[in-house]
Amino acid sequence: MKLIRAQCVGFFTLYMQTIIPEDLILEFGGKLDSHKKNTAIFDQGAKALNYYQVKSGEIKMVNYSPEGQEFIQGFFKEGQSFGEPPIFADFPYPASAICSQDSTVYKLTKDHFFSLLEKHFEIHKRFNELLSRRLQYKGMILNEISSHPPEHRILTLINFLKSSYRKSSDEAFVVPYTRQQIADMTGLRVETVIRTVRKMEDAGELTIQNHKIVL
Amino acid sequence: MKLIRAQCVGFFTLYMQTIIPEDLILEFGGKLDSHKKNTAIFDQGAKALNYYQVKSGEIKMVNYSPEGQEFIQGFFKEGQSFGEPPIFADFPYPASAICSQDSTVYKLTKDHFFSLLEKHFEIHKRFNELLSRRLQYKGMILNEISSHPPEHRILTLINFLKSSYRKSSDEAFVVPYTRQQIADMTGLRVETVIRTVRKMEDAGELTIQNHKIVL
DNA sequence: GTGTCCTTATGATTAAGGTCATATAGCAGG
DNA sequence: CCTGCTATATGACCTTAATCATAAGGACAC
Repeated sequence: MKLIRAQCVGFFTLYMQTIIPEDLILEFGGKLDSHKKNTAIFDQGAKALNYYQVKSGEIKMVNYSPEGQEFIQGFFKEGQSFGEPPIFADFPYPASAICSQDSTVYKLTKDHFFSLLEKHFEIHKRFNELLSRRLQYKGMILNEISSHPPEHRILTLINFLKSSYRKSSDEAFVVPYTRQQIADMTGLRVETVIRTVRKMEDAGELTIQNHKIVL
Repeated sequence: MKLIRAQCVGFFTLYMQTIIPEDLILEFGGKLDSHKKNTAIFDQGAKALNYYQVKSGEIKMVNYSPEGQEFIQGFFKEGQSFGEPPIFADFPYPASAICSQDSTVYKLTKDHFFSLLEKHFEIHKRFNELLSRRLQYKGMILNEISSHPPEHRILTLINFLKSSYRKSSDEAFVVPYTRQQIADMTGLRVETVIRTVRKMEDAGELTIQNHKIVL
């Protein structure tokens, strides 16, 4: 049986439910745009003017160091919004939004977004929850990167990802990211992730099925 | 002239304004508790039952690794709230709240907190902004820890702290944290912070005035 | 005043992960 | 069916910050 990448399955947790229903976005003047893989939707340092929500594809929020080193703040998929904190608190984008796949993305001007929130309290409330969960994720990774060795970091990340997908916890989870992406999310190098994952397989902490990490 | 620690000055940015006015907290059934230095207000892993807001003193949100290594997620002072994300998104506390000074803290049950929010939209909205700023901070530190050397991390942290205090940017900023605390916020060891800060003084990037870091 | 603890300070040594080099397998597109 | 490109893989070497040790200055409690 061929393995199917988890990201293709389409089961999402509450966290990953569509944050604003599509018809509502359109009703308030939203537009749907197509973006090619590896193009930017906005760049770090730019002024935040719009609300964005993914219809299809995958967006990564990323920081680039002068030496070309990449740090991935997060991935955003179908139904998820991204780049709202700079709108809520009025600061420039602290990272760039890059399409890691061909994607279609709803775009709503800041003004229209706020009037939508004003009329839909339950959605406004959902953003509180959403931001809180992102803080949970970032705090977790922060703690991992600052105090734990590669093996622990990777395992914590994978377990968090696994629990973010609505599969029964005993079902196998096929990690939908490459070694490089895991490295860029955990502050490690590809080689370290590759080596560590092999070691973890030997230790029986996970399995590798035709190169994909399964837990 | 004797230097005064910035935290004693009492000037705060928007970010640091009192989030819920004290009379409103009391009106909705809030209680004020005193806590001795180094005692815990809640522990990592516990269920989130209350809203907390500092009246005086200083609280740190902290993770402890099994090896005793400490990572400080943030400091919270007069007027600031802490520990809300687990209330908004319903998950256990991801870190412990420890008094780094003798403190007095308002406490409001989750239910009362939500009914307060329901009746005061403008405060509800402020939490959106607050959470967004915390994400900004965490994202920044995350990027620093994952991709930048000690010198850069420390400078970025200090500059962020400086801009968080409402002083004219040309005025000298006396960093209100010890080398140990800076280490615990940036994922470094005390010795590394001490050495790096000395080097930075030599390089003219900051000054040290009777052991305090001034920028 | 004095003892204790915290903070700053500095040197020597070490280990962990980064860097560099190189190779192969898999997949995507013409 | 090739041709590239990306992802995985592995070894050798090196750099950086952690670790360990030690000391002195300052703050505070008794």
